Amino acid sequence: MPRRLSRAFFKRSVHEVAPDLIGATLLFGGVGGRVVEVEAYHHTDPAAHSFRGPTNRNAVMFGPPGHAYVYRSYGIHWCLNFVCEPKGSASAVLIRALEPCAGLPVMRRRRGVTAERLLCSGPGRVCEALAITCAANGFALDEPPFELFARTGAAEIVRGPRIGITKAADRPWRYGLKGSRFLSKPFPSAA
DNA sequence: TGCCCGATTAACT
DNA sequence: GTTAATCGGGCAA
Repeated sequence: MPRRLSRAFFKRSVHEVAPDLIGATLLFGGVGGRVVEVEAYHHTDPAAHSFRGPTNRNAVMFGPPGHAYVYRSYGIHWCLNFVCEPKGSASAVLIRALEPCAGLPVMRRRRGVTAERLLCSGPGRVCEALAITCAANGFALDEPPFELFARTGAAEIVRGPRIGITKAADRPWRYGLKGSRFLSKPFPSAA
């Protein structure tokens, strides 16, 4: 039986939490899968929403770790983040892709596609498949409807530049499960 | 108040 | 490869 992730799991640097999340299991209302891709956002990072200080939107990032920060992207999609580090450091990990494990029929209906590969490979897709919206903003990650389980066994982790941003785009703070078919984009081949 | 832009996706050519 | 969809934050006026 996998170990449940406690709130304390997130009370560390995003650069420790992010790779540790790869292979963990994320469920929302019983629907979800294994985390195969994340990105770290540190408050000193120009690409982070918290970089310019607290606002209505990013208020959760400035709160305690172990909570969900959900924001609207491009006016259309929702993106899910996990708040990390001691309270007030305003750093978070973006969940970019899952390997679907639980509730596949529900996810197919919500996404309007049947291909397993396309259900959760992308931050907007993850939220649509799991029905995560701003209503989940600020939810604790160790309480329903969230359920998080630690990775069992070892995982081969790859690292690379982040995707879809223009500021500090070269920081290699994207983490993925090596060889997974469910990544939103392939990582640059290991040199 | 108004304008520009973004941690995206899918449907085009 | 290109582009539309669509909303809230940040910045200028």
